Amino acid sequence: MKVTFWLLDLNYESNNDVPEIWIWGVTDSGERVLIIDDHPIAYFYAVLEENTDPSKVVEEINKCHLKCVSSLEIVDRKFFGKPVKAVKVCVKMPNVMPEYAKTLRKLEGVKDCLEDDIRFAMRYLIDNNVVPSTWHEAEVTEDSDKRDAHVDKIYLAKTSPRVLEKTQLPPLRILGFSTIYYSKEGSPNSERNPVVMISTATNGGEQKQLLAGDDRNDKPLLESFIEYVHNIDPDIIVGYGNNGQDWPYLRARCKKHGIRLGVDRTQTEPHTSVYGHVSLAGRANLDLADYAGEFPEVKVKTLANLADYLGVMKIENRTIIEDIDIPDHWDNKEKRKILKQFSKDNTQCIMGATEAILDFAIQLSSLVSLPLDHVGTAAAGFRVESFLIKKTHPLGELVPRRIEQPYRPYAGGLVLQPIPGLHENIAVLDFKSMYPNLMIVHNLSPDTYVSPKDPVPPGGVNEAPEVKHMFRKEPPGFYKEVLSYLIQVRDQIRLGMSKLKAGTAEYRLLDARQKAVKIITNASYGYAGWVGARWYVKPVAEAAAAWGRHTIMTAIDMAKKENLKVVYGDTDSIFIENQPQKINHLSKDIQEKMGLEIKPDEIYTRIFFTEAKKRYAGLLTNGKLDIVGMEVVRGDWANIAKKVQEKVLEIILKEQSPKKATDFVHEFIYELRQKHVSYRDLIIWKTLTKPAEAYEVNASHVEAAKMLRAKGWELAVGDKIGYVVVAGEGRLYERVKPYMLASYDEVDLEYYVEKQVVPAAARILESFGVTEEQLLQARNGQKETRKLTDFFGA
DNA sequence: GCGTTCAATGTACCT
DNA sequence: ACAGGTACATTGAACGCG
Repeated sequence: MKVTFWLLDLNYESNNDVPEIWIWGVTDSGERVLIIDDHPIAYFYAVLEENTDPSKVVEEINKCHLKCVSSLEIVDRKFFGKPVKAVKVCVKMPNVMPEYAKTLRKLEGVKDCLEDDIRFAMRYLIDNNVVPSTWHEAEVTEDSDKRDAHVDKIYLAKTSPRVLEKTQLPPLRILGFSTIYYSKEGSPNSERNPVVMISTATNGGEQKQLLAGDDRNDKPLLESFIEYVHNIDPDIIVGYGNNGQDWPYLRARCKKHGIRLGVDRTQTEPHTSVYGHVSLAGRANLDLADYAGEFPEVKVKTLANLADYLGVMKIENRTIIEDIDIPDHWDNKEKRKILKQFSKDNTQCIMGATEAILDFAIQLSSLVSLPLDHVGTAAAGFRVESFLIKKTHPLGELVPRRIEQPYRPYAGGLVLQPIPGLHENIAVLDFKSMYPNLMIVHNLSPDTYVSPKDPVPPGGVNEAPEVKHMFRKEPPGFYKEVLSYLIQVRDQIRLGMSKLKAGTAEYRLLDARQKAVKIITNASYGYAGWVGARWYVKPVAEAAAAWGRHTIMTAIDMAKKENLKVVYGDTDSIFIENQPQKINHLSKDIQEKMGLEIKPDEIYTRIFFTEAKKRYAGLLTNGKLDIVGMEVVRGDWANIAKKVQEKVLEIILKEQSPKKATDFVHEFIYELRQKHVSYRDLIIWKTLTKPAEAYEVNASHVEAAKMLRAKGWELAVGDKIGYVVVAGEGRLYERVKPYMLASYDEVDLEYYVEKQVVPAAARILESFGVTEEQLLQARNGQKETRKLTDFFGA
C-alpha cells in the first residue's frame, strides 16, 4: 500500500543492532504516522592514492577483519573537482564508521577516508533524496511489531520515500507555551526555584494556564502540563528560549519530583542534541528565539520586542514584568492577576510570531534539507553547507572533512568616500546579487580553482584581477550549478507570486520560500571564505571580492563617461545623479560589458552625507526618511539621542533649516533637563561579547553586568545589558547601573546631554556650521520658544 | 603631579 | 561558528610639561 505524508521529523534508532530510520509524518488526511525504514545503508569512502591498484587496497581492507563491514565496492568519485578512485565501505552499523575510517587511513594506498563524519539521518536524506518539511509518497506495509510510538499508524517502508510536488502544508497541530519561574535570588535555578506558571495556546484557538499551588509546589503543574501536551498531541511545539532555558529547566524540575517529562511521541524525555536544539521524538520543537536574528531592526531580542516589531502585540498596550519583579507579583493576590495576564500575553506573542515565522522555517528546512527542529539552531554557514552536501551528491563530489585552518584575512569590497553635504535627486544603482553572479560568470568554485602548481587546463582559465587566482572555464563548477539553480528558482517563485493576491496562504508560502532561497544565495560568498567551511577555498572568496572591486570601479568609470556625477558607492552600489535616460543607457552598457545586471534601487529626492562612509540619510520619493548607519539605527545609543537625531535629519532633509533643527535641539535639551523624557529612553544597551572576566579594559556594560551577577543574575555571552549613567565621580564605567537597579533620581542627565544628545545632533548639524558648543548653549530667553509638541506634534 | 595624546579595545553597523 | 570595511566612544598608558 501507498502512504502520502509530510515529513515532520526523523531519527535513527538501533533495534537489536539493526539500524532503523524512523520517519515521522502527517498525512494529507491528518493522520500521524511513523514509517520505519529498516534497510538504511551506512557507508564511508576510502579514497585511494593516485596510481594505486584498487583491488590491492580492497585486499588490504579485507585483511583488517573489520567485522561490521558488509561490502566493498570500487567507485569513481570527484574530490574538489578532481577524479578519484575510492572504495565504498558499507557497514552494518553507522556508529563504527569513525573508528573504521581511522584504521583504514593508515593503510598503504589509502589517501584519506571521507564521509564517515556525515550523521546517519543526513546520510539517509541524501542517498534517498528524502527532504524534511516536504511531501513524500512511500510504498509501505503495516508494521506487525509492537513499537512504543504514539501515532495513528506505524508502517514499514518497502521502498524509500519519493518526494512529491505539493506545496500546501498538512493540517499541523501547533502548541505554544511560555513559563514563569519563581526566584527571589536572581536567575532561576532548577535546583531550588519552581516553575509557577505555564501558559499554553494552540493554533486551534485553545488557551490554558497551569499554575503551581500557593505553596509554589510545581509537581502537580508539571504533571498536568505533561498530560496536556499528550492530549493535544501537537506536531510542533513552539516557545521563546525553550532550547536553552525551558526544556532543560522543566526536565530538571521533573527529575527533582521523580517524574518523567514525557512530552514526545515515544516514551523518552526531551534531549539537547550536539547541534544545540532540543529534540522531541516525533514532534518538531521550535524556538522562535533562533529566528530573531532574521529581524536586525529588533535590537534587543526579547519576545515582547519581536512581537511588537511583527505587529503581533504592541508593547505600549501591555504591561511588561521584569524578571526581578516576578516573585513580588506572584506573592501578591492582586498583582498575580497582572502576572497571569503577562504570561498569557507572552504565549499569544509566541503564537502570533509563529504565524510570521513558521512558513519561512519550513521552507528553509525543505530547501537546505535540515529537519525543522534543527534548521533554526543551525548557523548560516551550516545551512549553506547542508544545502551544498545535498546538491553535490548527485554530481559525485565527495564531502570534504572539516579541517582546522589558520585564519588569513583578504581584501573585500570597495567603499567610496562620499561627497559631504546635501545632494538633490540621487539614484542608487545596485548590482543584483553581485557576488553570486560573479561566481557564476567567472566559474569561481572550490572545484574549478587552478592552483599555480597545477597545469593549465585545455579549456583555458579565467584570471581574477589583482589577486590573479585562476579558475578553469569548463566544465561548470558546482557553485555555478547551484547558484544558477537558486537564482533561477527565486525568479520563478517571484513570477508565481506576481500572479497571486498578496496575503493569500499560497502567496505567503511562496514569499517564505523566496526568502529562504535568497538568504542561502547571499550567504554563499561568505561561506566560501569561512575557515570553518568543509569546502573552504580562500581564493574563491578572494577572487569574488577582487572581481567585485573591478566591477564597481568599471561601473564608476562608465558613469563618469556618461557625465553622471558619482557621490558615493559601497561594494555593489553606486549613488549617482538621477538622469533616467543616461542611467538606462548606463545599465545596458554595464550589462553588456560585464554580464551583470545593475538596476536602480532607491531614488532620493535629497540625500545627506557627512565625511564618514557607511552613514547617510536620504529623503525617498514617498516622503519617508531612509537612515543608514547613523545613531538613529544603532542599538547602542539611548533612545533620546536617536529621537533627536532623527528629528534633526527630518528637518534638514525636508525643510533644509539648520536654524529650526538647532532650535529643536535646544528645546529638547531643556525638556530633558526637566526630566520630561521617559526613563526607558535613557537606557543604553550593549552586548556582552565574552565572559565578564575576559575583558582587557573596564567597560560600562561589563560593570553593569557584574552588578547584576552580584545579585544572582547569571549572564551569558551574547546577552544584551541595559544600563543607565548615574551621577557620581570617576570614569564612566564607575558611574553606570543596570537600569532595573537604578532610579530616575540617580541619573546623570548632563551625561545624556553632553555625550548622547549633543554628539548625535552635532553629527548632522556640524555640516551646517553648528558646533557642539552652540548646541549646548541654553535657551536664550526669547519669549517665543518652541515646545517639543511643535516638532513632534501634539 | 596633572593634562594631553594616541593606540588599543570594544561594539555595532553596511554591503 | 558566513565575509571584509568602517565609524565611533572609551580606556589607559605614554608623553609632555619643568
